[in-house]
Amino acid sequence: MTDDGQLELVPAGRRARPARAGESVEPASERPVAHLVVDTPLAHLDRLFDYAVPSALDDEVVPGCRVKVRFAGRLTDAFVVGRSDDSVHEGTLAPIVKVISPEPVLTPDTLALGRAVADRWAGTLPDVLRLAVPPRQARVEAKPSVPPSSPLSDVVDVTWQPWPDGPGFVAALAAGASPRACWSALPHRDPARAVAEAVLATVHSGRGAVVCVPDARDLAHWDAVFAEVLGPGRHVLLSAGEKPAARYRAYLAGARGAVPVVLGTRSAALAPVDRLGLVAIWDDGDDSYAEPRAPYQHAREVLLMRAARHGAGVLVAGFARTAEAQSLVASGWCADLVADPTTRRRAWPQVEVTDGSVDGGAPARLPREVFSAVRASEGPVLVQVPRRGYRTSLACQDCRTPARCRACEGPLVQAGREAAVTCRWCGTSASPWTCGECGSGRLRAPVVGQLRTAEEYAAAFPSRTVVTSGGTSVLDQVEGDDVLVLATPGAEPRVAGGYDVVVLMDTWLALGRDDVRVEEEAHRRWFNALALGRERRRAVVVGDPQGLQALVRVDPVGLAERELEIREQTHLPPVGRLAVVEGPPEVVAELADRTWPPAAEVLGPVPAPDSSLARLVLRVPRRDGAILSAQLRAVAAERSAAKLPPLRIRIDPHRF
DNA sequence: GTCATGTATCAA
DNA sequence: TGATACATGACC
Repeated sequence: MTDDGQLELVPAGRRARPARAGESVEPASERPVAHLVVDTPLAHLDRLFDYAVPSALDDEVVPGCRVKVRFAGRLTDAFVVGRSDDSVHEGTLAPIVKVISPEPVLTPDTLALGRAVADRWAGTLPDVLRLAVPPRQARVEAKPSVPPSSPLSDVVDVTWQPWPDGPGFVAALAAGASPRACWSALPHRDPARAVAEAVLATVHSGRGAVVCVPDARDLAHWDAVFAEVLGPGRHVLLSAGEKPAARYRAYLAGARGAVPVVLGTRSAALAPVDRLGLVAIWDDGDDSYAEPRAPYQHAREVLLMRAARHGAGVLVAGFARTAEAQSLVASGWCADLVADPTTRRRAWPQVEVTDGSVDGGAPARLPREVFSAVRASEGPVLVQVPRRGYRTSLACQDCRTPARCRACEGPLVQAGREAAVTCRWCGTSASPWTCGECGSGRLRAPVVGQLRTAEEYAAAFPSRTVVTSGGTSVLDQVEGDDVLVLATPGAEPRVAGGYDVVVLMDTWLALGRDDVRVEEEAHRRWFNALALGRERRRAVVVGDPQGLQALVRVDPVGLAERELEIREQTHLPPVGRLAVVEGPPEVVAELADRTWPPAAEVLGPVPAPDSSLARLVLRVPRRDGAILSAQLRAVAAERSAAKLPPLRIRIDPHRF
């Protein structure tokens, strides 16, 4: 076409900008308009932009592919989400500069999910897509994804036998139904195998599955079990730990629909899978499921959103149970997949609690019961020791109930010995403080003690091989009947056949942490450690028997029920919806005065720890969650349009 | 980053 | 009045 032809595209009354070199391009004859998600960090530009499809790129500009465009003067990456005949945009359309690759990496499902995730967590679509779609690897793309060729093995449910409703759950998946359940796993029945069996059943029904595990350590084990149960090539691994090429290869296999199962860490929750039939998550209380980058979404919630959108089955699994999982059971959305009490009691170790008294001939600082239990044991021993450096909160000196703010139930802190007691969320002063449970006026700040050194244990148990796991050196597996492992929570190594004795040291330290989820989080780590014990063997817990009933009875569901009640009373997630906004004090102060949903509680602002920023907490009933997120998105858009630095907005953060 | 548009400023 | 300069805001 001539230059005159180009000018005809310009609406009357507008002067055509002189075309830059190479910009004068003929538009495609069919559907010359492409709708794009442009990769910009600016919240007010979180919408689609239309560009002209040059005829030379006609074949390659397909929905889902990556392109380069000139956006606000600079070359920018973008995803094509569709093409059409015309645009609602008034002005001239800039052309797509080039197609990075015609590979449709952004599937329609991922686009819709990304939009929903951005909306719910008050973030932007490009932020989510940057997390969801791994960087391109041209070499990987050139090769076709290989679908599995081995015959699919028959549906099995052997691992599910101890759970009365387990085989039914698997059978329903195999039949193409979409059952939803929260599952209380038991020691000695490999959860990876049980989940793999559920996934196999799903694949039998012609559908796919997404399975999330907390970290790379779990991934290696689950990968091996999945390979065994599903057969070769039926699943791919997707985690940040994989090399870029492997990660992109796995992603493409899912996006192309070549492989039905994606297994991975939190980022896998966003991975494309064709005909989704099941989402599963193991140990959903692990905080590695909380994405540390904007928009700070949580893998469990993402998976639940996907299941709801696609009518897929759900398996929220763990030795422990979160209040979030329990709320799914309480609402009836998920079934409660538990073993009968007898089976449960038999599977877990026998838990005895000791107050930690050190008299009676035991070596210094080693509780007598621990000393005798380890001495009497004939197999591997696990000693879980709390990590140092917890930020601790105040509790009643007399009844040990955590001290909470009367106004908002937030944790109380005291800056110095003579300083006022204030709430860390809303800043309300609580001085003079009295305990709501027992009326005492005495506060205590739990003091974090020194970790017992490995040398002390080695001296106390000369016949043992003492090893440590935690911090920067985490052991995956240990061997030998004489091994004694000192591990921090979450770093416990596996041992073939399980530990003969499990010791949980100084449990009060974990309970003194300054966090809403102290009880849930501490119990999760204790249950996970107990699960490594041999069947019906011993566990010794050092702590106050009063607060450890759920642990003694190994009753994760009971604990979750109690925890959920507390969340109801305190309007915390999952019952309420919380937003935590951080920014410069004057900006946050202005936000506090805005009009929020009528039922909203505005807590703060208070100074954010370790920074000069201020923090505002907004708490609304769950039904107002979407409105709150939309309002916060509008605030973000307002600021980015005014070229102001972004605020940090987190919805239902796991910790803050 | 860059472009279009709006508003201020000044010489003719 | 019109040319020019500079600020603004949108970004296709």
